[in-house]
Amino acid sequence: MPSPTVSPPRSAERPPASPWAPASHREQQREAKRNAVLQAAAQLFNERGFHATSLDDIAARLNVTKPTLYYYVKNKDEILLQCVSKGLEMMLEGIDASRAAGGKAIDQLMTCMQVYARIVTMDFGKCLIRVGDEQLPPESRAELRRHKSAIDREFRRLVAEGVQEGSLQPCDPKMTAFVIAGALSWIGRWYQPGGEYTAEQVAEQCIGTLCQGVLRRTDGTVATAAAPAKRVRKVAASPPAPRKRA
Amino acid sequence: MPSPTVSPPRSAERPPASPWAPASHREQQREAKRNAVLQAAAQLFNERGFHATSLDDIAARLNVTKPTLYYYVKNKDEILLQCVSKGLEMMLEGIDASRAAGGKAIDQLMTCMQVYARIVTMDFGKCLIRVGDEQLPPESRAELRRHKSAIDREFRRLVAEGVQEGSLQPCDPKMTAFVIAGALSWIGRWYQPGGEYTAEQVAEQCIGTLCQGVLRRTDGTVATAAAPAKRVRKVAASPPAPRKRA
DNA sequence: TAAACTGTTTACTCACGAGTAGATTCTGGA
DNA sequence: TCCAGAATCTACTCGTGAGTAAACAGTTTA
Repeated sequence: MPSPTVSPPRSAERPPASPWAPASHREQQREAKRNAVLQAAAQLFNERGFHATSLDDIAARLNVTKPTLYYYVKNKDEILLQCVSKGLEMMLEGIDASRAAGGKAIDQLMTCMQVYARIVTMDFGKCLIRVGDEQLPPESRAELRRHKSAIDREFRRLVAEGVQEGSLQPCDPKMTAFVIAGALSWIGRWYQPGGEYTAEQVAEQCIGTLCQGVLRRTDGTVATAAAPAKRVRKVAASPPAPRKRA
Repeated sequence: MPSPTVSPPRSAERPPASPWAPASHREQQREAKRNAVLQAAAQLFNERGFHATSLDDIAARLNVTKPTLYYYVKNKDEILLQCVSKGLEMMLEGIDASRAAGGKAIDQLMTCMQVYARIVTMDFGKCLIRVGDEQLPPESRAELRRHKSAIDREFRRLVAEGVQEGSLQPCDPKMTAFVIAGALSWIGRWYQPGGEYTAEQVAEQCIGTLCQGVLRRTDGTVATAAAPAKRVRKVAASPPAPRKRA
């Protein structure tokens, strides 16, 4: 990769549009507006479903008209794909971060669960789990599925390792991963910000229940590894910084 | 209400169409066909989503043409409503049965979980949890939500009682009910008959994980009340017999 | 065998929503 | 102050899918 040269003279014959040149105000604006389109779309998709949301609906929410949307996105399918991708992006980032942080499998698993629970309460995360991938055209759908199953694989791997290292109950990692994903995804179905609990509290309680199980134990023992509520380095909160990956 | 008279002569002037008269062959046929319509619709809704499924699709799967469907149902919304209602019907029936069976709260809860897990693997059950209620017209939606929250309430009640009687971990029943419903509903999202496990095995494993939790316990103790796998009287398997309820 | 009803089809209507062409307004530089 | 490009709008096209009218075929009853 060529090292960034000194910032090029602003008034070059052809503005070089180099990626290293500071993004112009225009470009920033454009990007911000594009994001607003996606955000509004994600919200509406979550409220009404993909097919039940028209581009006019989205445009109306942004106080513009339909053709304006086409200035920022290619078509409706692309909007959905982008929304879902943003959700995935956050997930993958959080998972990568938790892996990078290292530690025992169980610790990484806890972090992943926190990340997962947090993201499904956000617009793009909700979109990811609410809007079925069957809505997408075949190619995008295949890509989406690949990414989703990457997440699933990571959960299974962590569960399997957790069992190995003795911190998790012996189990079928596949099933356990599904139980975890199910319980946490469900949050995105009922959680409304401004309710009885904050998103963090919900995450903590759900994860706690998943870890401890619902049955009362005869003795006073609680459980092995670091309690569920163990605060983890806040990771992948919201704005998905560009990440490279195959 | 007039008491049922002796079964009326088959060749009365006006065939009385009394509900006590044995259903004619025609009526049976008609009912069977209507059910086939709903079943096919449910399957397609689950595969493609409600809006992405056209009435022509449904008709094609049944080897008839669209107008034929209108001979059996009022419109597309009604189809969805009926599918979802059938799913709800099964749920409510199962729950009623488990309550009627009596016993400790934890036993009833186990039964309910089994019923729930079983039903979400079936066409109408899947429909209930996959197809968002936001697709329905306001009135039906409200009714649907009422019924759904009745199920939720029952789960919360059982959890609360279970805590009372000491068989469940102290917890917020609302949250725990959500975790249970989430993990079990999720089954309906990934389970495909003919896979590695049967629906029963899946249910058993998931319920087991929910009960015991994923964390390994330091001592050998397992848990209090009757193990998760405890076979319960098979209840509300499939065909929802007509049930009366407000 | 005719009348009456049941079930199914062909051949439409009509609304709605995705997507586009081309005109128009706004804005940042020279 | 003017211009070029950016951004947005008005006014369309066109396909699809819900729902319907009316004809036709099949079956039962008199």
